[in-house]
Amino acid sequence: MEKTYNPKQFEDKLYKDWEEKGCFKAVRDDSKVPFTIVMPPPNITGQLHMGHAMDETLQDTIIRFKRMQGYCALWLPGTDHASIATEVKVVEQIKEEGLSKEILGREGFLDRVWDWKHKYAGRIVEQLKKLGSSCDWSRLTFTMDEKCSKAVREVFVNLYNKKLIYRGSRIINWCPCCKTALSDAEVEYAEEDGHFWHIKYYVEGEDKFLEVATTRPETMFGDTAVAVNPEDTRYKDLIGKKVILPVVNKAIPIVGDAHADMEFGTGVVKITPAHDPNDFEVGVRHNLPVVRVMNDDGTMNELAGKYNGLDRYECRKRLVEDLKAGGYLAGIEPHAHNVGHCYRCHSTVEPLVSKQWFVKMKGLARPAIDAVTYKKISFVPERFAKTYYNWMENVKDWCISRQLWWGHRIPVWYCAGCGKEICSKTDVSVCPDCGGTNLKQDEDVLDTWFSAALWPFSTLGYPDDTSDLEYFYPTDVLVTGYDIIFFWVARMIFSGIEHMRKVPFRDVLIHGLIRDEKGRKMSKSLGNGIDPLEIIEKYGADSLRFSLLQGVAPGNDMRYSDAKVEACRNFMNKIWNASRFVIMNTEGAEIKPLSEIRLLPADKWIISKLQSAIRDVTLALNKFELGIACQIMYDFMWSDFCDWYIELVKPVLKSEDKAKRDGAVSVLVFVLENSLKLLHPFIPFVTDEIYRNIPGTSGTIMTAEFPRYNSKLAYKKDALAFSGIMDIIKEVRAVKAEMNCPPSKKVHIYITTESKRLISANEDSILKLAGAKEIKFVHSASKAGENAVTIVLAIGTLYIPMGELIDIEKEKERLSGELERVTAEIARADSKLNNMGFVSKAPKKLVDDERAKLDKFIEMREKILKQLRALTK
RNA sequence: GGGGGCAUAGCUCAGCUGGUUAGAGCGCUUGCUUGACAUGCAAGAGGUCGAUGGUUCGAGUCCAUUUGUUCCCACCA
Repeated sequence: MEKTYNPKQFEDKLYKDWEEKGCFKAVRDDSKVPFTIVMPPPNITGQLHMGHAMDETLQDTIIRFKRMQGYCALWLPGTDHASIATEVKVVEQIKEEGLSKEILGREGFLDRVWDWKHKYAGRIVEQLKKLGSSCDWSRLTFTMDEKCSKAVREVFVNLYNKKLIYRGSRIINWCPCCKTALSDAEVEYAEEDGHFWHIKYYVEGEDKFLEVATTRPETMFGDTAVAVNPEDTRYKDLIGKKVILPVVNKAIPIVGDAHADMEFGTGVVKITPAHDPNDFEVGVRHNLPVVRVMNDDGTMNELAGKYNGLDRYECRKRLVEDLKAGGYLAGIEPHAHNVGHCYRCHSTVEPLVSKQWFVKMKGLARPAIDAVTYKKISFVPERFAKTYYNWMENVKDWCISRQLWWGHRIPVWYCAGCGKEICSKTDVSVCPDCGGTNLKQDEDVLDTWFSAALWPFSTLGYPDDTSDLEYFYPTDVLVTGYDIIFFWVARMIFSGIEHMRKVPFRDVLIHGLIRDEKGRKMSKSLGNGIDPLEIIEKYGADSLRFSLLQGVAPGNDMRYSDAKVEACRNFMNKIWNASRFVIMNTEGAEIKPLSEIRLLPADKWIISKLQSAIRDVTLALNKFELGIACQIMYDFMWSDFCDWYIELVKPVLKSEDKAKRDGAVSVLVFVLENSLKLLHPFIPFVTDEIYRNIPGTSGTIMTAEFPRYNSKLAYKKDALAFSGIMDIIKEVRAVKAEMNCPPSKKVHIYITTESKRLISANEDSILKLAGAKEIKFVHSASKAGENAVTIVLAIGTLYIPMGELIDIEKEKERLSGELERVTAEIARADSKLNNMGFVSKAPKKLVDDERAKLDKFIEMREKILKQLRALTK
C-alpha cells in the first residue's frame, strides 16, 4: 500500500468491479425482506450539482447499509424528461441555427429533443457513478420510457373516468416566455417595487367619478365591472349604476362585493375577471363577462384598441401617458408588491383565463393527509409534515396541461365530425360515436410532475401486476430536499394511494440545501456553484461524501467549505495509514479468531468500544441520523483505534512472545475489518480498497455482512477498569507538559494503588505512551523523594519525582487548582444527593452513579489535601 | 397575514425521546523527525448554550413571552 491515501488509484477501478460483479442488481428474493428506494430522477438537462451529491450520498449510504444487513436492497435510478426545462434548452439551441419550433414542426422538434436526450442523459448517469452510487442500473428508467407512458395513460384515463380530471376555462398562471400554463407550485413570488396608478372612472351620466387604484393598468381593457363593498357608505348608493371605462368609453356596472376592502386603497376595485384570480371569482358571483385582452406572448390583443400588438409593459407605459393626457390619472404612488415568476425562465407570469386540464384535488388530498396523520408515512424530521399539511389542506385544483411539445401528450382526442371528446389508453382513429375518422389528439402535454407523481410504481411495472411491483412496492424511504415537497412528495403520496391503494413509501427523509461558504444559495446567476466532480477529482468521492454527511442534522441547510472536505480527506488518510500499519504487521503473523486469543486489557477495551460503535451506528442509521453515525465512526476510528489502541499495542507487537504478537495482530485485524464494514456505507471506495488488502478477506466488502452487536464482547467492566490506565497516561503526559519536562526525558512513576495487576499488565504501554522509565508500587509519597509531583486519580495516586524541574510553588498552584475542581465536583454531587427530590424521583442508577462519584471525589480531595500539607511543611 | 428554521468556543456546526464535568472540525498557544500517518502526535487556552419567566428533584434540551436572523406559504386590487 502507498504511504498516502490516493483515491484516484482505485475509485474508478472499484466501481467498475462492483458493476461487473453485479453487486448493484436487485432481484426478487423471497427469502429476504425487500428494501426499496427510488431515486428522485435528475433532469436530463442537468449536470450533477452539490444538491444531487448530497441527495445521492444519503440514499447510497442507506441502501448500502440495508444491503449489508441482508435486505434485498433495490435502489432504482432514473432520469426525468423535465418538460419545460428541456424544451427551453432545445429551443435555445435551435435558435442558434436560425430555427424555431414552428419551422421544425412538432415531429421535427421532438426529433431534436430526443437527440439531445440521447446525447446528455448519459452524462448525469456517469456523474452519479463517480459518487459511488450503488443503483441497479439495469433498471434505469427515463420518465418518457414506454412503461412510464403506459402508466401515465392508465392514470389519466382512470382519473378522467372518475371525473377527477376535467377540462375548463379557469384562471391559470401563464408564462408569456415559455408560452405555457403553469401550476401554482411552479410560480415563485418575489417582491418588486411597482406603482399604484389611481384612475378616474366616471359614473355614467353624472359628473362624479370613482377613483380606482391598480398595479396593472393595462388590464383595464378587460374590466367588466367596478366593485365596492356593499357596506361602504361612501359608495353603496352607486351600486347598480355604471361607470365609463376611460379610453375605451365602455359602460361597466358597479357591483357590490365583499372582495372590495373598505380599508384598502380607495375602496374601489376594478374587476378584470380574465386577468386576476380574485376578480375571476367576483365575476362568477356577478355573472360578469370574461374579457381577455392579452395574447399568449404577453402582447396586447385587438381588444386593447390602439395598443393592439404592444408588449404588456409598453402598453402600460403609453396607456398611463394617455390617461394622464386625458385627465383620468388621479395620481401615482409607489407600491411594493409580490409578483409571480416562472420557476424555469423567471419571466413575470400573467394570471389569465385559459382552457386547460385540471386534476380535482379535494378528494385526493383527504386520504393523503390522513396517511401522514395516521403515520402510514413519516416525515424525517417530523416538522416537515406541517409544511405538507399546510399545502395539502389548501391545495387548489392542479393545472396539468402544458402548451409544450416535449412531454406526455394528453390522451384525449376530439372528433371533428360530431365534436365528441374521447379519452383513451390507446390511440384513437375512429370516433366511437359517429364513426368519423377525422380525429385530432389534444395538442397539449402533461406537467412533468404528473409522470413524476407515478414514479414509485410506474418504474416497477404499473399498471401491470408485475412480480417486482408486488415485492418492492411500497418503497421504504424517499430521500429529497425540502424544496420539492409540494412538487413531488405530496403528489406521489396522493397518486400512490389513489392508484395503488397503498402509500408509496413509509418514510420521507428530508434534507436541506447546500449553501456556499457565505451561506448563500448556490445558483447559476450568482456563479457561486461548486462542481462536485471537481471536488471528487481533488479529494476523492469518499471525502466529499463524508463531508456531506458528517455533523449534518436532518433537514438543516449546510455550508459547503473546502476546509471541511479537506478535514474529511485527512480522515481518509488516517484510515488508510492505520490500515497500512495493521496490514504491515500481519506479515509473518498468524491471524486467529478472538476465541483463541488470551485477550489483554487493552484488547478488551477496544473490542468493547467497537461493540458500542456497532450498536450506536446501527441505531443512528435506523433513525436516519447519518450525521451522528458518521461522528461516532470518526471518533472511534481516530481517537479510540488510532490514537489509543494502536499506540497501546505497539509494545506488544515488538514482544518476543509470538503468541502475544499474534494476539495483538488478530485483534487489530478484527477491529479494523469491523470498522471498515461499519464505515463502508458512508465511504465505499476506501473501505473496499483496504478490505481487499487485508489478508484472509475475499471478494468485496460491499457484500459483507454489516457487523452485529455482540453482548459477549461488550466487556463493560474490563473497559471501565482499563480507562484507569488511560487516565494514568493522560495525567503523566499533562504534568510533564506543564512542568516543561522535555518529552525525551523519561520520568519515574511511583504509585499507590489497589490495581497493581492491571497496571503491571500494561506496564510497557504506560511507559511508552506516558514517556516514563519505570513504575514502582509504593505505600506512601515518601518513597518518591522530596521533589515529586502528585497526581490523584481514581485508580490510585501517582508520585513523579521531577528533580530540578520541580517548582514547589508551581506544584502547589497545580494541586490547588485540582483541589478547587474536585471540591466543586463534591459540592455539585453533594447538593444533588442532599436533594430529596432527586434521590426519591431520579432513576436509581443515576443516584448510585452520583454517590459513587461523590465517594471518588471525596477520596481524591483527601489525598490532594494531604499532599498540599506535605508541600507546605 | 400564516407557518417553520436558526441563534451553543474566534469561525462552521453536532448535541436523538430532559439526567456525563456541554462536544467536533477549523483556527489559536506550547512542545514533538514518537519507524502507519506532519493529510501527523502530545499538551493547552477558549462557552453565564440570544434574553426573560415558567414546569421539573433536574433544562442547551420542554412550555410561554421576547430580540435578532433566515426560509416557506398565502396575498388586498
